[in-house]
Amino acid sequence: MAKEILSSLLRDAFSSARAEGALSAEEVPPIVIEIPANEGFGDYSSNLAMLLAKPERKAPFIIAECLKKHLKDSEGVLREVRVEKPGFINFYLKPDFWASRLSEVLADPAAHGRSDWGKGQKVLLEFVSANPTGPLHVGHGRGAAVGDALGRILKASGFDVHQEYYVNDFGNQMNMLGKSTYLRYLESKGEQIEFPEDGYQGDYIREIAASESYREKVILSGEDDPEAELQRSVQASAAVIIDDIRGALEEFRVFFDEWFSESSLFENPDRVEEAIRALEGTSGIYEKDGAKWLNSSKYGDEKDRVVVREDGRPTYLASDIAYHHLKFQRGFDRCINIWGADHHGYLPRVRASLEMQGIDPARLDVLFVQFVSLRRGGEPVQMSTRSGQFEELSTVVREVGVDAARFFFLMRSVDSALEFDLDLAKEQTNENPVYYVQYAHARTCSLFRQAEEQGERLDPLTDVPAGGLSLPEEHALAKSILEWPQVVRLAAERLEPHRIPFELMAIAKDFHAYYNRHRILGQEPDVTRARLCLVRCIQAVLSNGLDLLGVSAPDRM
RNA sequence: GGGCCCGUAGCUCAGUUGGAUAGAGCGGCGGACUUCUAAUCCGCAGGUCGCAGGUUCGAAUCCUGCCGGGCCUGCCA
Repeated sequence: MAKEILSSLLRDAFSSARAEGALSAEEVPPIVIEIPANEGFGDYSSNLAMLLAKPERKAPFIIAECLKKHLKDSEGVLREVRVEKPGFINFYLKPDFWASRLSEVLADPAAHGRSDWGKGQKVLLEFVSANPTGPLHVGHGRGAAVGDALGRILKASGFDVHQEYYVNDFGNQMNMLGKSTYLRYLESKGEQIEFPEDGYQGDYIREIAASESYREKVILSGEDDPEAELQRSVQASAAVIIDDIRGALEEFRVFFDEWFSESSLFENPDRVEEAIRALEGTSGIYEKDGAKWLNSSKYGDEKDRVVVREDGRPTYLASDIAYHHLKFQRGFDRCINIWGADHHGYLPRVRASLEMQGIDPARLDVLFVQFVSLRRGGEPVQMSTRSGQFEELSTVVREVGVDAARFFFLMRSVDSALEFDLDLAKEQTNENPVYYVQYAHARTCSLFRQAEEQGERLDPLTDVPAGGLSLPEEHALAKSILEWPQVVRLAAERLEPHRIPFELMAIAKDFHAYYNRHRILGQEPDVTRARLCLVRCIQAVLSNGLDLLGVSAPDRM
């Protein structure tokens, strides 16, 4: 808001200076307006003069003075403009400016931070997609939180988002799953079994095998056909696990528009076969040693990859190629995947397959989420899907709560490995940043409850009384409030959800400090009213921001 | 060997794509509850931004080379 105004004023100043011959550069460099870290350098600041120094062949300070001279405050927002040391142009805004801009926010507080920046682009957001061979662990939880929050952020930014879970219900691992369960069932019957080393070891396998419904579905009375039983075991085991995954995600407040089954790719129109044939047509696939290879090295991959094995069975990559082609065939403008960092090597080959099809590989973005390491006390906890010792997402969520778990996962850049200490999270429950932010929100609600009891008319809280906001803290808060849409926009543009919690913590901090230092209620009528307007805006940011994270915003705590 | 990510306060991490005096939370120390919720606030301590060069008005940020840590490097999925 403010930045747009100031940059357009600067642009005009440049043109005006150029028209008079005071400046000569061909074009204006991209104008950057920043909020200086130090309040002594004004409300906003620009380095335009420094950027012009080279093309103008003049000292930045001189250029800055020149721009200042040609600056016309057509909007009437400036209190003062100063040129500082190397050549910064610092803007000091009139107090009325904040009031007038906050009034715009008050017109529709729930919409503050929403935009149509995405222009309704159709985005396929695929995340979690954990193999249905065991319960979700905390690593998947991080992906789930990041994906879901990103979905909310993109929707708020005007994208048409479709959230999808890709279910890898095909291939060897499914057979191994069914076999593992079946063997555990036989074992429970007292039979001697030899459990394979690459079988699934977890207790959940025994639980499924011991369940009533497993026996009903798999072990039909009177029959004794191990082969058929094994087949049914695959289906039954996978169904139980997928239900379990879905349940854990719902408990974590993560929902999908679609659960896309990998095996469905092989049905009716065999999408995998289609995709392979299409690539063969573009000579993206060639035969060697009896197998079919993707010519991905030609497109930046380290080497070529097998797509169809010697024995004719397609590899996982074949499914993935077909799946991603289909994504674009389904009409999505853009695809975003959230993958574990251990999958980073797969991107070049998938992108290669897109490029071979004439699809711009830039339309596929992949967010690589670094690992979560779980600690209990000082001890690292082993996490392996097959060891049976992993920590399940649902266990952690029940221990620390959905809000805290989500906030924790989202607080860090996905590029950083995350250390999650369960004992610490439990001990610190009352000190957790999420409570800090939630408490700030509850406080704003409490203020309005009090205000109402004191007979303050809140219904048309739309216009900030002139002169009601004069404190520096209030200007700082107003600045943050007006900056909020930019934060959401940046989070969406750069796919960085962690910006949201950081901004919320900063605003909560400023609000708590303001609240402790100044009374809102019981002041001069215009002052109280203006402050309530400010608080309403803060409340909107906190509430909207928490909503983007999928974290609750309680009215009282 | 090659690829991706990371290295910033005691710990966990931000740092607005190159800006001005380096930031938060937790932990530590010391203060503030007859007053709108103390799940809060105020103050103090704590740093060769892994190391060394380079680029320029200016570098935690960009380039190069090292050092250290994590993860990949299947005709598994």
